[in-house]
Amino acid sequence: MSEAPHRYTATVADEIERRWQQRWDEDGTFRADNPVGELRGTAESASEAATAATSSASEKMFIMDMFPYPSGAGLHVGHPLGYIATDVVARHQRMMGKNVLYTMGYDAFGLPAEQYAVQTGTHPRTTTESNIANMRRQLHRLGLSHDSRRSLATTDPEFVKWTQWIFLRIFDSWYDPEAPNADGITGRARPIAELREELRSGAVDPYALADRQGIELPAAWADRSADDVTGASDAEIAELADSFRLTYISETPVNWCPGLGTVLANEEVTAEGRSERGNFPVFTRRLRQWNMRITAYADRLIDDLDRVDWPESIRSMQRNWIGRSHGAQITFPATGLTSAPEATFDVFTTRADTLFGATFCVLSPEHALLSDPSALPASWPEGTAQSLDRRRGEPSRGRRGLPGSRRRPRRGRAHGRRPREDRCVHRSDRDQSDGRPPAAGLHRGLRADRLRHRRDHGGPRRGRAGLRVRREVRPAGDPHRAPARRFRRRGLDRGRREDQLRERRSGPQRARQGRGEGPSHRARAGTRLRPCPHHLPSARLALLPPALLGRALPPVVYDPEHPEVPIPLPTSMLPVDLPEVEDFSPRTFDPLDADTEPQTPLSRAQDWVEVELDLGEGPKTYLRETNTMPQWAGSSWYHLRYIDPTEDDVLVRPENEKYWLGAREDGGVGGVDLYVGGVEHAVLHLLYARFWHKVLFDRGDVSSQEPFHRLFNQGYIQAYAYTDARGVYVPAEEVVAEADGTFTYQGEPVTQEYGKMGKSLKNAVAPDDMYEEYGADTLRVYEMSMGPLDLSRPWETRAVVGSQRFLQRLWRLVVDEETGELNVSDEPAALDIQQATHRTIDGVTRDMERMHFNTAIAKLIELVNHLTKHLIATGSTPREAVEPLLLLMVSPLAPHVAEELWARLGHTGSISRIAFPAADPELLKAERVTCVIQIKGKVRHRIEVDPEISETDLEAAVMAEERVQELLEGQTVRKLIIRAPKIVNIVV
RNA sequence: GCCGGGUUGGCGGAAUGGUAGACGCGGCGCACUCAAAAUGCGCUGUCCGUGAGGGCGUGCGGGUUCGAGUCCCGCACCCGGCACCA
Repeated sequence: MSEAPHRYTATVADEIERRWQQRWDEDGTFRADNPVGELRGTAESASEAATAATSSASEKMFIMDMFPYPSGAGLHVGHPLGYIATDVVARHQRMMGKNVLYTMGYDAFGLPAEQYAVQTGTHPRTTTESNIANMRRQLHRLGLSHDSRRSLATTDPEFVKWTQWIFLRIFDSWYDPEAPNADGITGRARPIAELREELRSGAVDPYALADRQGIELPAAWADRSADDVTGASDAEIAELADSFRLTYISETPVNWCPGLGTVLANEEVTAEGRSERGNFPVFTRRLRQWNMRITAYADRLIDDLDRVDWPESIRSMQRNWIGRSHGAQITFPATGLTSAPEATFDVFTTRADTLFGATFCVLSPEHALLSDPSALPASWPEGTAQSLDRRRGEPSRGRRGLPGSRRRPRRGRAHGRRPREDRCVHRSDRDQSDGRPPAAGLHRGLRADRLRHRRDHGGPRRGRAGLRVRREVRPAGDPHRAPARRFRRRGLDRGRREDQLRERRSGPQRARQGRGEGPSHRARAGTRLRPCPHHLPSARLALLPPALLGRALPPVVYDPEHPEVPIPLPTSMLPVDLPEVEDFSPRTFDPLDADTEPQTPLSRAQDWVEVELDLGEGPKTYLRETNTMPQWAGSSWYHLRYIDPTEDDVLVRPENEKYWLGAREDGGVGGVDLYVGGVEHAVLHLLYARFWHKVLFDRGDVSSQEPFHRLFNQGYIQAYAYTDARGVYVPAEEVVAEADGTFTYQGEPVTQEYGKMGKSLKNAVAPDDMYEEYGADTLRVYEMSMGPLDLSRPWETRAVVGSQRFLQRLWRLVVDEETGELNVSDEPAALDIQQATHRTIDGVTRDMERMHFNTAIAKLIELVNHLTKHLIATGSTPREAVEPLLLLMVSPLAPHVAEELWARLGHTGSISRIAFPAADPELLKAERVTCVIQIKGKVRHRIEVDPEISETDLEAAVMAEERVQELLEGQTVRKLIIRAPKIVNIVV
C-alpha cells in the first residue's frame, strides 16, 4: 500500500484534473476572439497576451459537435466519444497556431425533454435546466476545451428570440426561381412584399410559380387565371402571395392516441396499430402543423453537396431524399369503374418514367371514388380489413412480436421479404401487365404501384391504357454521379459487425434490437412518415414529425375574424415564451373514443392564448399560435449563435460571421470547418440547417452559403447486454464468461446481445465511474485508441487499464514514483532517442491531421515504451525527448497530465498554446534499414543496409549473401526487381 | 430492385501496390516478492519441425503485376440509405 507514493493513480489524476480544469476556467484559456463586438480579444492574462496579438490575424478554425438533448438519464461513456475527438482536434489546432472556436450547446427543445415533461407533469424548463446542469458537469469533468462564454441552450430567451426572428424571416420569404443570385446561381428567396408588387405588376405568373413549386393556391384563386391578378384587390393579392411563403401551415396526418392523450411518432406505434406505451388504440388524424417549403431549394441543396467536404454516403442520402421529392402527378381515368362517367383519380409517383409498366393502382379508403362501395365493380378484388383496422382503432390480429423480442423488428430486408398474407392487394409480377383492373386497396393514399422499369425520358406519354401524364416535374439530377472522395473508405459500415455478432451469438431474432437512442428517434420519427400524396411534389420535404409542446413557438397571432391568416409579431415583441402552464400532462380520453381530437396543452391556457396587442390597428384581442415550430428549429442555426452569442441587435454581426464562416480560399462555400456527429442526423437536421442557412444567405443575413463545410460522422460505442432464461436483463458487469464460450450470471446461463448502451439494458457504464477508477485523461485516451473514429466498437471496461498503464509509464518518465523527484536529464539525448522522438513527431503529426487518433496513440505508446527502456537502463529521461513527446501526445489527448508534467518540468503557463513540435527531417533518416529479399515474391531473407545504398551496391550485397546463394542453388536468375533500400525481389 | 460502404488473430484494430497482424486487451512464461498486487522482461495467426527453417494464411473464385489485404472482374454474406411494408 505504501509503496510508490508518487504513482499516477486515479486519485492523483483526479486531483490534477480538477486543479487544471479550474485554472483553465479562471484563465479563460480556451477563449476564442471575435473580430468585433463583445468577444473581441481582451488579452488580460499573460497566456492570452501572446495569443491575442496574433489571434484575429491568425487562421481560424471553427469546430463543432452536434449538440445533445439533455435527458434526465445522464451520460454513459458512449456519449462523449465525438466530444473527446473534437476536443483533441481543437487542442491540436490551437497548438498549430489557429484561432479555434469550440464550444457546446444544449438542445433543450427536444422530444426527450418534451416526453419527460409530459411524464412528470413539470414545466419543460425546470427539468431541462437541471438536466443541462448535470450534463455540463459531466462534460466539464472531461476537460473539454470549450469557450464557455459561447455556450447556450435553445431554451434561453435570447436564443429563442433569434430562433423566432429567423422564423419570421422565412415566413416573410418566397422563392423566386428566376432571380439571379451570387455565384451565378439562379433562384433566391425574396421578401413577400416584393412578391405582392410583382403580382400586381404582372411580372410573376402565380399559376406557373405554384405549379413549379407544387403549391396549392387558395380556393378563391383556383379557378382564376393570371390575367385576373393585376386587377385584384390588395387583400386578394396578399392572400395569393401568402400561399408562397417559405413556411406555411398544412394539415399533416398524425397518430393520435386518445388513451395517452398524445400524438405518437410512427415508431411508437406497433404493427397492430396500438401505442407501444400502454397498448392503446391509435387513430389517424390530421393536425395543423407548420412546415417549411424546402422543396423550393431542392436544386441548390443538391448542387451544393458537391461543394462541401462531406462523406459521400451522407451526400448520397441527401440526394436521394431531396431527389425523391421531385415527381409527377398523374391522372388516371376511372371511367367505367364507378357510376360517375368522367371520374379520374390522381397518383403521385417519383418514377413517372416507368409508367408503362403500371398494372394497377391502389386507392385510399378515404378516397372519394370509394365512398360508395356498392358502385364498385364486382370484379375488384376484395381486400381484407387489416389496414383499415388501424384507422378505426380496432386492433388487428397480431402477427409480429417475435418471442423474446421487446420491440417489433425494424423494417429491413428480411422484413420486406416476409410473405404478407394480409395484403389486400395482390401484386402482379413484372411481366403480367395483362390489363388486370385496378385493385381496390386500403392504403394511406394513392399510388401507382409496381411500375415496370423502363427508361423513357422526355415528352408527354401515353400508355397502353391511355394513361395520361398531366404534369411532370423535371427529374432530379443523377444522384449517383459524385466521385468517391476521401471519406469513402469507412463510410457507414457501423453496425456491420454488431449484427454479425448478434446473429452469431444470440440468434437472428435479437439482431434488430435498438441501435441509437435519443437523437436517432427524432430522425427516424421523421423518416418514417411517408409522403401523403395529397401533398404533391413537396410531400417529402414538407413533412415533419408531429409535436404538441415543448418546442419554440412561432411568433404569430391570429385575428379571430380571419383565423386562417397568421399575423407575424414584430421583432420587438420577441421572444414569445411558453406560458407557465400548471399542468403539462396530456389530457387523456377514453382509449376507444375515435371521435376525440388532439389538443395542444397550450390551447388550454386560455388567458395566454388570448392576448391584447396593438399591431397597427389599435389595441385588439388576438389569438396566439399554439402549434409549435418545426422541430429542428434550434439545431438549424445554433452555429450562428456560437459565433456571436451576446449579440442582441442583429442575428450575427457580419464581420464575425464572415470571419468564422466565410467562403474559403480552396473554393468551398464557407461554413463550419469541422462538424462531428452521428449519422442519424444525416438527413433531417443537416438538411434543415442547410435550408435555413440558404434562406439567410439569400436574405443577406449571412455571407456563407453552407453551414457546415466539413462533416464527419463518428461511430458509436456499443456494449454487450445479457438476458437470463426469462428474458430479463442482468447486470452486464457481473456476467462471467465461461471457458466454453457461454456466459453465466450467478451461475445461471445467460444470453449475450450486442447493441446500444442503456440503463434498461443494465450495461451502461457512466463516465463518472471511469473518472473515479482511472481519471478523465485515461478515459479520453482509451476512447480515442479504441479504433478509427468513424467505426462503431464495443466498450470493454477491462481494456481501459491499458490506457492507464500508458499514462503511468509516461508519468514515470518524468516523476520518480518513490520520491516524487524529477527523473529528467538535461544531457543531450542519444541519437537513437532523438530519432525515435522525431519519427514519432512525424507520424503523430500526420495521424492527427487525418484524425487517426488510434494510430497516433499507438506511436506514442511505442515511444514511451522506448524511453521506459532507456530510463531503466540509465536512470533518467532526456528532457529533449520528453518535452516534445509530452507536447505531442499528452496535450491534445490527455491534457491534464500534460499540463501537470509540463509545469513540473519548470514551465509556467498553459501548455495549450505552445507550438506543436515539428519533426527534423535530418533525424528521420535511419543509419541502417532492413532490406527484404524476396524470391518470386516470397520473403526469404533480410539484410541491414545503408538507407542511401545504390541499386548496384544493393544488388551486389544481396547476391553476396550466403543464404541467397543457397536459396538460388541450381536456378537461373531471370529478373531482379530492386527498390532500394527496402526490397529486392529475385525472379527465377 | 437501386445507391453507398464493408468482410484481416481469441477480442478492438494496424498496414502511400513492397516484411500482413503495429499498438492495446486477453492468454502463457519468467524476474522481483515469504506471498499477492503492482511493475519490468519474453512469447502469443496457424500447421509441420528439437532446431535452423518450411507449408498455409486478410470472405469465396478468377485476373493484372516481379510482387495484391490494397488494383480489376465475378460471387457470397453483412451494414447503412432509398424503395416496399408496418
